[in-house]
Amino acid sequence: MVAKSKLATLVAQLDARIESAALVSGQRLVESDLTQEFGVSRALLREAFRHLAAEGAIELVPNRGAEVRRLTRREALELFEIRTELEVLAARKAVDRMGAPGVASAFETSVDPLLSKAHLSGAMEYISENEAFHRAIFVAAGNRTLEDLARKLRLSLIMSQLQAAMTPEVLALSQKEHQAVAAAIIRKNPVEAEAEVRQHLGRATQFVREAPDDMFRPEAKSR
Amino acid sequence: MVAKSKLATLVAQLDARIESAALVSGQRLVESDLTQEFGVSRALLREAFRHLAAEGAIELVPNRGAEVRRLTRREALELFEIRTELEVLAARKAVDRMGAPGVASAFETSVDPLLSKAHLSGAMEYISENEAFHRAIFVAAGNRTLEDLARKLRLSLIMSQLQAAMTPEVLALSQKEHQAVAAAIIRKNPVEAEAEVRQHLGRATQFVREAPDDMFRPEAKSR
DNA sequence: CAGACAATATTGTCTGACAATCTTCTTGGT
DNA sequence: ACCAAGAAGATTGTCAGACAATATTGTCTG
Repeated sequence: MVAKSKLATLVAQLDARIESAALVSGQRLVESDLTQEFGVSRALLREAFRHLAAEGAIELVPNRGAEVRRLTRREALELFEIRTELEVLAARKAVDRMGAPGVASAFETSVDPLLSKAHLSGAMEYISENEAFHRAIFVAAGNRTLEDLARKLRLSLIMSQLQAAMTPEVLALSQKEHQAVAAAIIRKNPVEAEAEVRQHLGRATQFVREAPDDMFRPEAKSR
Repeated sequence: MVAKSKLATLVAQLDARIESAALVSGQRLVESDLTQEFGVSRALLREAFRHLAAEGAIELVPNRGAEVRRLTRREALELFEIRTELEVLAARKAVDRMGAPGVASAFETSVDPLLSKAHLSGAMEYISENEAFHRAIFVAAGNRTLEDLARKLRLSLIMSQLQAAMTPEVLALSQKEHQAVAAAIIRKNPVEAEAEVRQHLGRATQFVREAPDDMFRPEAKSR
């Protein structure tokens, strides 16, 4: 269990970098630089790229290599639209499963520390807590395929792209909405849970709609 | 525009094979065989594998290579659950967009030939028409991210896995449901459209539930 | 016939190379 | 000065071959 394959290790390293925003959104990843830095062969690095591309963390442009993925406003909105439905589904299923042994307590355990915090130190912290909160819902839903899919949708990618636009007020409001979602789920009220999820993601969608143009990749040609 | 990269070509070739079920579900894909057959290098083949794995067509098992993906019953049911919500979303959006110029006619054009056919010659034909029908809905919905996602969910994969269990009656019923879905969308009735989609996919889900055990990959350890 | 060991097949990863393509810099003309 | 065309450089695309790591298969022993 300890020894991961080299590939897995490399993927994890790269992923960590991207998550931590050490790499700016849109930044180009040059193969020769990275092979040297991580001490791996180019072949392996390229496999890692494919992995990350599949997960939606980076984008592979032919003859230009890999770059940290950057969404257009349109893509971001499309993603939110999808994510909303998936999250509603997850919330409904989570409510259903609150009766099953261990599920409720596991959910509360993972969600509590995130929601009790008095206030967040900044956007960075919010992003990782937000990620953890939403993941907890998908885990509680007990549909692994759904969980995987949600991960691939990479909400956090959008968030870190819009990081600069997030004010303390927005963060506080968002956290309040999280509390409302969690409460409805724990209360086993599917109708309220759905409503709260839609409320939360609806507001987030509005946030995306109002964010300034220069936080998005410019819209390009079709395909 | 004509010259695809070698990688894209290779991926397309492999994909076609898998779709056409020339490769049996669960069959192993040996690198050395395929490099020879397609006359490409191993490196390229491996890149193609990653591509296909990302699309959900094959599975990459460490130290065992690639094989045509085979779902457990659980995974198949999870997939249907997700797919249902996404398709409901797509149908609703398609209804919304029926007013937009060209959308309605494009939808009818792609759907008509599929639904008018008197009866289907077999499961094979059904699978490809089914795929085309569902794709048409996602296209009409006008959310590209959603369209991509639906493709990655690979409904057709499940279908071809269950191919042997599909009787002519099932096919006929399914086609009737398709007609109902299409009609509701064209009629711009979002409520009916949603109901018909749920009806259709609900029945398909039931079909999965009742299919014999040996059509699925046996349930394995967690992860 | 079960289990242990050897032989073989297959994948994991590396090195190095050259071709194809994109980017940037230089140069000549107006 | 400015812009287009072309040359030079950087970077990725693809290949070939090699060896190590691991899985699969075959064989032998008790």
